[in-house]
Amino acid sequence: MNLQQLFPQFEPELVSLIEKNAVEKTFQAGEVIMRTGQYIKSTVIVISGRIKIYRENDEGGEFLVYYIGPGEACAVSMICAIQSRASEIMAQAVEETEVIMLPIQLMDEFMTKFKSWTQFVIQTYRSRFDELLTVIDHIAFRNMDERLEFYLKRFAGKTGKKLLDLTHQQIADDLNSSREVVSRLLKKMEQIGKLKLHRNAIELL
Amino acid sequence: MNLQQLFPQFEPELVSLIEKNAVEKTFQAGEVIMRTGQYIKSTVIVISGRIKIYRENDEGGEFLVYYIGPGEACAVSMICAIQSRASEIMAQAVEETEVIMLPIQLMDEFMTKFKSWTQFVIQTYRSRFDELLTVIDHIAFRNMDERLEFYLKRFAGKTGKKLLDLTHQQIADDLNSSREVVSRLLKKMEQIGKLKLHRNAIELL
DNA sequence: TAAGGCATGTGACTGTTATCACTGAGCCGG
DNA sequence: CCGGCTCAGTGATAACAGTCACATGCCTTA
Repeated sequence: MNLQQLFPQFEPELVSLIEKNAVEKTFQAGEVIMRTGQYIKSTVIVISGRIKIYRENDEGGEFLVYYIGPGEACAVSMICAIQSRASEIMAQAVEETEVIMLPIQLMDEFMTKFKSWTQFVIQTYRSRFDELLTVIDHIAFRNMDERLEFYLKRFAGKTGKKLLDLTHQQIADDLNSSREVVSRLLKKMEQIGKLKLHRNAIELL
Repeated sequence: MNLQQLFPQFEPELVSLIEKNAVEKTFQAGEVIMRTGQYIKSTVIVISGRIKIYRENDEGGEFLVYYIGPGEACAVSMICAIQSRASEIMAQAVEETEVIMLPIQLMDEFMTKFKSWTQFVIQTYRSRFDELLTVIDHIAFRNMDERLEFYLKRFAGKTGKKLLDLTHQQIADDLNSSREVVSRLLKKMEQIGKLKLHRNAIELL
């Protein structure tokens, strides 16, 4: 782990303070990092890998909100940590993911001492806020076909690959829909030449 | 307008700097304050009255995101102002509303000088972030009847009155639904004794 | 290579919401 | 008090998405 490299804008002193105090932790693919109702006492920052943030409702429905990648922090964990409130979302490692966890007191302390840290916190809120607005836009105005297309593009964008390792069931879960609906829509998209379907994978064209 | 009273946590020096530099403005009920695609150069803070923040799509659909009341700032305007980017939302005065508009440079300057200002900015992001998550929850998991009930309660909560001055059409717009649907659901709620319908108004029981 | 498991395909049906068309009820100005 | 306006109520129908039931097909592993 090279923190300074991941966060070139941080003062060296801040980096060494983080290195000294933060807890490193590695999660396996599929492992749940944070769950609804759990109290959060630390801010989570991703070093490598990827985390997905999603909501879960009482009836077992899921809904993907967004992903967090290297160099990004979990805005929800910041909010919950500071207000010492139960989290209202789930966080799960999508692949093997290395994170550092920063106790809440440190977060406050850094904020008063390091301008770069304050900037980082604000920037984190900002970009997540934007993503939330986009998500709202999609579920409020778009039909399933458009949402599916957006979902696939976003997934492709994060991984940078054209071949997406996804089952229809996974997609359905993320969109809070059902497998059959996703299957049918994907088939339609295949017919109009937008993609090609494989077992356990989807190839964007 | 008494700024210090509305923001007791602000240092007197900060308050006087705001008073000296900010532009005061009053909007009439229904007046649009910010529209999609417009470039924002100032942060908006509400002194009195109420603003609604909503999204609009190409086909004329609307979707209410949340309200902003006295002592609250528009998180979207902060984000857009700082990134000098076009706003992606609409803001409209619900009633006669007095606001102050703070040029972006000042916002940055205050951030470096006044801790209370930084706290205020972060707190603004935080509470709005939370509201966005709640909104996502509702459109992702809830049916129209539950969303309608939530909408009415939120409206009542903001105004503090049991008699809501609302037409079915207004509600339908805010929920991105249609008047007929709202009418039917309201009728059902009236039948089970949750409310009483009047012309141009709804009385919660 | 047979068996079982998981991923996918598909038809039939249901429920919710949107849309259309029309009616009626309250309100306001001339 | 009449005409016109806005707001509200209601039935019929359509579109979209979710559910159920079952078929098919591919892959693993014993």
